[in-house]
Amino acid sequence: MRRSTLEEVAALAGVSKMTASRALRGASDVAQDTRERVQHAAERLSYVANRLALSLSSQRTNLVAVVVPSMSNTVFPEVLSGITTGLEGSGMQAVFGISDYDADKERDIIRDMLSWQPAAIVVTGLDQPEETVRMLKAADIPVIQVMDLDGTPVDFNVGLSHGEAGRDMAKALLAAGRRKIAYIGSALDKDLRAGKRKAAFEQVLLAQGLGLVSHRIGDDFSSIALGKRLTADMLASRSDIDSIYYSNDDMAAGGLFACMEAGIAVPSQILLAGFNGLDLTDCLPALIATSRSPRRAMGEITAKLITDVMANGRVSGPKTIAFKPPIIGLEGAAAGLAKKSE
Amino acid sequence: MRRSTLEEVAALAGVSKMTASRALRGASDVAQDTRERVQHAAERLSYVANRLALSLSSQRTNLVAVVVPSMSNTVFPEVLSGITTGLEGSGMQAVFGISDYDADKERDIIRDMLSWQPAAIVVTGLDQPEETVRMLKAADIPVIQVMDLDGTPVDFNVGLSHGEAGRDMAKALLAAGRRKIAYIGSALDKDLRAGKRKAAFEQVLLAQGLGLVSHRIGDDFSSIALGKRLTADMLASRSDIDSIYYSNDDMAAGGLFACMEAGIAVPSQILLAGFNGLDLTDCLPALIATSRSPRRAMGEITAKLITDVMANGRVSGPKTIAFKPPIIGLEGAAAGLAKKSE
DNA sequence: CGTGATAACGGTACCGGTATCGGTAACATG
DNA sequence: CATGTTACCGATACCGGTACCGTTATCACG
Repeated sequence: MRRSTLEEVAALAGVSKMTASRALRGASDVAQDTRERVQHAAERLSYVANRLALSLSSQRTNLVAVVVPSMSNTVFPEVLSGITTGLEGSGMQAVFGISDYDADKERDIIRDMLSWQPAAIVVTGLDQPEETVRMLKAADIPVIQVMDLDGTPVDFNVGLSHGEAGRDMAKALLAAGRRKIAYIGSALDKDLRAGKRKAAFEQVLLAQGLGLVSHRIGDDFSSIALGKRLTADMLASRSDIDSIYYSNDDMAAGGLFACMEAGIAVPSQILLAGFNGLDLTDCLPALIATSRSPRRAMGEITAKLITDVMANGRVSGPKTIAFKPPIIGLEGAAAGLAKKSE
Repeated sequence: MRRSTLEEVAALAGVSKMTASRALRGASDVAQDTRERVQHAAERLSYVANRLALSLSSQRTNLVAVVVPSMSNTVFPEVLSGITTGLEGSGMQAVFGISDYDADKERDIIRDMLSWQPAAIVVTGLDQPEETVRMLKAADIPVIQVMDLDGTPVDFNVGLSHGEAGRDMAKALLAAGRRKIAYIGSALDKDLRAGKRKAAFEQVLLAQGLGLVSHRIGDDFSSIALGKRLTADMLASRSDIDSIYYSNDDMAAGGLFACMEAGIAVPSQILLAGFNGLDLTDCLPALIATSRSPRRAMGEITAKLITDVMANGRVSGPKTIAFKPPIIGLEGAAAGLAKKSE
């Protein structure tokens, strides 16, 4: 039982390959009963067209390549989910690759993806090394860089400014009266966007003559467990901290659990701030500040951009779509803050 | 600036297509300096081979198709992550599709995936309708059904018995002295595996002459927020419950947060039980019982199975690989339970 | 009845690679 | 010097579809 080909379908229906092809694609120039004969034959052989041949011949594919750094955080799966739903009904199919926050791996995956001649490619962030950028440009297809905004896009760009997010959060914490501010993060050399948030965050503090009073960087990728561990460690070493900025919400949630175990009141005693605005954050037993990033929306907008370009050849709107994540979870911590964080 | 072809590379290197092909693939029968000339030419044109042509010609692909129901839960991304890392270095590339727990969508995605002539296909669960199974069989490639074990596999099967997991948890709760047991779940008609756990769970209770004292099924997919909401609702309606079994850990975590808000002690007053053994569960401020499912391991084993079959043509071991998730988080709740849950 | 239009279908040339076989040059061998 | 061997390389035929153009039959019309 081998895969059947169009030729076999055609033979069974008593027509030529070409007629069978036309019949199955629902093209015109085929008599009604011929079409039915062909369709019937295809069904009997449970014929599935060979997309390799199809795409090679027609010089186009329905593939959208998407490269993300990780799957262990809910953030990227959500973006992917947004892309797939946004692509639905367009006949396009998203295929994903994981780079593990590794630039070399990313280059290899992108090369591999491009070899499938996708109709468009989506990559995370704007910080690809020159070689990767060259490949992307040489591919001669729409390139959409997502999540980040701080940098020079190759082509399209959908994201938010992590620098701005870091600055906003710093201002928000200051506005909430916090001065003894600490930072807890993970593998910043890998997660460049978290690094951008931190750098901008610190910069605002410095402008106020302040610095981070304490500082922990994990050696592992971000997780709730890591956030909890590093926070417990920090709390054990000093007691004057009044707020902690985390690389993201997972870490911050872990921080909250550490505070609860240590009997520290959140947010009154220590204010915790993260990034993303996860479902989890909303449900926690204490208020945590966070910047709510529109993950699904970014995915869906990206998909819409792609279907637009495919349909019209050109895109109508701008090539860069910027989101501004609102800061939430500071309601009780400081009155009058809403205006500023808006 | 169009995509360059092998022919152009060959022309630039002053050799034939065939020689260029051999040189780039690192095959023998190519002189050292010729190889270098070709490689140099390929670099200058930033040549990327066309996998469509490659695969069509060689009649094989490096694609492993993977279809999962969702990305909004961390579970499936973890499995995917496991598959990709397991495939690393094998030259295989995983491509993912999301079915949204919809059998028709799943069929369409599988059909689409198969049209790319993948080397193997991984699908979630064993409950595909007949038509889908026919397609899978007709594809004539290794089919691996993952996550579940309760049913008849098409070919390979890597997973765990959700019936057993449900039964084990029921026994564990009973052994912990709980009798007023409730259930909270979400969209069971879609998530068949959660349904299996619940059915088996209830069956054990019934065998003891017990039934669920309360019962909530959400109309949305599982999430922390949904678990919290349904639990709060349940707690408001009755006060005699001593344990709640949730469809999974997300829901259970939400349940814990609801209990904390209601001032209910967990696990002493109400014991909460979930399924999966997420990172999150380990960090929560109270002990939650759960069955730790080996998501990454299942993914990696699946990948290993595939690379094995590809390498040897035949697989050495059995066609079904069963995992048994241990129950954790009951340490304090009942002494002497460890033996039973082992 | 010749002509042209139209509908339905088939033939052929690709798409960009690889498999396969064969050819040529250089060198060793008897 | 004829012959065999070895190392390289090229020509050709695919892989399974689609694009494009050509062909045939049928029918309306002047």
